[in-house]
Amino acid sequence: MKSEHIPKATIGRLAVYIQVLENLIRDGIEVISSEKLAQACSVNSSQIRKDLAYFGEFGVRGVGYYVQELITSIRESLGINRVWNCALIGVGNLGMALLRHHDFERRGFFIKAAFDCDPDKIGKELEGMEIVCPTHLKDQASELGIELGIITTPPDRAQRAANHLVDAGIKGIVNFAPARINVPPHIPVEYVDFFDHLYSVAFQVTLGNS
Amino acid sequence: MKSEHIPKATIGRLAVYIQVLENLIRDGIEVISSEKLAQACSVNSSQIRKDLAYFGEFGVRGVGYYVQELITSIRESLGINRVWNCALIGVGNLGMALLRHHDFERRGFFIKAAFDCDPDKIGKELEGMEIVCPTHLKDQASELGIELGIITTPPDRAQRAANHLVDAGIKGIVNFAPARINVPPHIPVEYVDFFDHLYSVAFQVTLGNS
DNA sequence: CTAACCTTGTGAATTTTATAACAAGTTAAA
DNA sequence: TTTAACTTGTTATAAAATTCACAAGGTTAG
Ligand SMILES: NC(=O)c1ccc[n+]([C@@H]2O[C@H](COP(=O)([O-])OP(=O)(O)OC[C@H]3O[C@@H](n4cnc5c(N)ncnc54)[C@H](O)[C@@H]3O)[C@@H](O)[C@H]2O)c1
Ligand SMILES: NC(=O)c1ccc[n+]([C@@H]2O[C@H](COP(=O)([O-])OP(=O)(O)OC[C@H]3O[C@@H](n4cnc5c(N)ncnc54)[C@H](O)[C@@H]3O)[C@@H](O)[C@H]2O)c1
Repeated sequence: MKSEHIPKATIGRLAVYIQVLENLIRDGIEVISSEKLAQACSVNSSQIRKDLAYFGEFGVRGVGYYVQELITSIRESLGINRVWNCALIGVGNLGMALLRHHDFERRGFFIKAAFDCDPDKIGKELEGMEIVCPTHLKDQASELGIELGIITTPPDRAQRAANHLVDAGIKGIVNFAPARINVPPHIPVEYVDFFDHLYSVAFQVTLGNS
Repeated sequence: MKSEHIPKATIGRLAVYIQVLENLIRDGIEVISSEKLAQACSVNSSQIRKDLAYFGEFGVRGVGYYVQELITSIRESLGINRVWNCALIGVGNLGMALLRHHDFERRGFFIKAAFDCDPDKIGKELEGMEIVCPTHLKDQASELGIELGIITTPPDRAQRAANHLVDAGIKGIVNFAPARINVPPHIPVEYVDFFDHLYSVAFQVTLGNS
C-alpha cells in the first residue's frame, strides 16, 4: 500500500513486533503467521497486517512471514537499519546506567559522547568515554557525526540541555527528565516517562479493586 | 460527567498534566486555563477538558483551574493519592538507578524490597535495603504490603521474574525488560521500552529528511 | 445592577484508528 | 490436476478518540 501518514501507535507496535520477532529467532522459529504473532504481541492480527501494509508487502500468502526477513523489513521501514550516533547529557544515576547498557550499540544506537556540567565529573572516564562540559557539545557533535540527543539531567535543567542540543544541530531528542521542553518544530522529541507507566498500573489496579 | 471506560491515552495525558502542573507550582502560578495548560502540554484544550470530564468537574467557569487543587483531583482520579509499596526484581545497572532515584518515594511509590538471583549480590545492602533471593519474594510481599512489581532483569529472565511476582500475589507489574510476559488477565502490565522511543525519533528524523 | 468578557463542561460533528470480512495467492495432499 | 486448507493484503465496516462549537456559569468594571 505504501501510505503517507503513519499513526504513532503503529510505530510503537512495530517496536513490539521487532522485540517479539527477535525472541522468535532465538527460539529457532523461521516463519510465523500474523495470527500467531498477534497472539504473542497481544494485538489483533488485522492490526499487524495493516501496520505492515503502510510500508509494503512483506509476507507470503498461504505461508506467513519469514521472521528474519520481516525484522529486516521493519528495521528498514523505521530507518533503523543503520548507525545512529547519540550524545547523552546528564551523567547521573540514569545516565550512567544507559552508558553501561550495551544493547543500545547492538541495535545501532551508539552513545558517542557524554556531557555533564558537574566539575567533579568533567574529565572522568566512563565506558571509554571522557565526560565533557556541555559547552563543547557543538564541536563534538559535528566532529563525531552525532544526530540524536538523550537528556538525563534533572527536570529543571532539561530545557537548558535541550538548548545545547538544538544549538549543536541535533536532529532528534529522547528526554528522560519529567519536564516538557521547547524546541524548533522540525526536531522530534520523545518523552520517556517512568511515572506515566507507574500511574497507569496503579490506576488499573485501583479500577480492578473497585 | 463521570464515565465508565477511560481511554489509555487519557491516562498518559493526565500524567503529563501533573508533570506540567507541578512545574507551574514551582513557578508560583496558582490558576490556569485549559487553553494555557494545553499550550504547555502541546495538546488541544478541549482534549484537556474532555479528559478531566471523565472523572468530574474540577474547574471554575470564567476562571480556570486552581493548580494545586487540580493536581490533587487528578491524583485522586488516578488512585495515586496514597502509598504504593513496590518490589524490584533485578538489581543491575537499571535496577540500581531506580533504587537510588528518590523521586519515586516523593510521589508515593516506595520500593520496599529488592531481589536478585546473583549470589554475589544477595546479602549486600543498597539504599538501606538488603538484596534478597527471589524465592523469598512471597514472604516479603505479604509482610511488607507490596502491591506492585518492577522488573529490571535481562529479557530472557523477565517471565521467570513475572512468575515470582504473580506467585507472590502482586497486583500490577511495570516491566523494563524488552520482552513480553504472560500473566493472569486481572494483573495489569505496563511495558517501559526505551527502544520504542529511540526508534520513534529515528523514524521521525528519517521522515523529515526524505 | 448591567454589560462585556472569560472559561468551563458537553453534545454533535469530524477525524482517526481498529476490526471484520473476503478475494487473491500459496501450499500440500490425493 | 484438482481440491481443501491456509494466510496475506485490502476493502468495507465498526468503534473510538479528537476537535468543534456553544450554552451555561462565573467574573470584572463602570
Ligand atoms: N534514576 C532513575 O531511575 C530515574 C527514573 C525516572 C526518571 N529519572 C529522571 O532522569 C533524570 C536523571 O535522573 P538521575 O537519577 O540520573 O539524576 P542525577 O541527579 O543522578 O543525575 C543528573 C545529572 O545531570 C547533571 N546535570 C545537571 N544539570 C546539567 C546540565 N545543565 N548539563 C549537563 N548535565 C547536567 C548532574 O551533574 C548529574 O550528574 C532526572 O530528570 C530524573 O527525574 C530518573
Ligand atoms: N541499563 C539500561 O540503561 C537499560 C536500558 C533499556 C532497557 N534495559 C533493560 O533493563 C533490564 C536490566 O538492564 P541492566 O542494564 O540493569 O542489566 P544488568 O545485567 O546490569 O542487570 C540485570 C540484573 O538482573 C539479575 N537477574 C537475572 N536473572 C534474574 C532473576 N531470575 N531474578 C532476579 N534477578 C535476576 C542479574 O543478576 C542482574 O543483577 C534489561 O532487560 C535491559 O534490557 C536497561
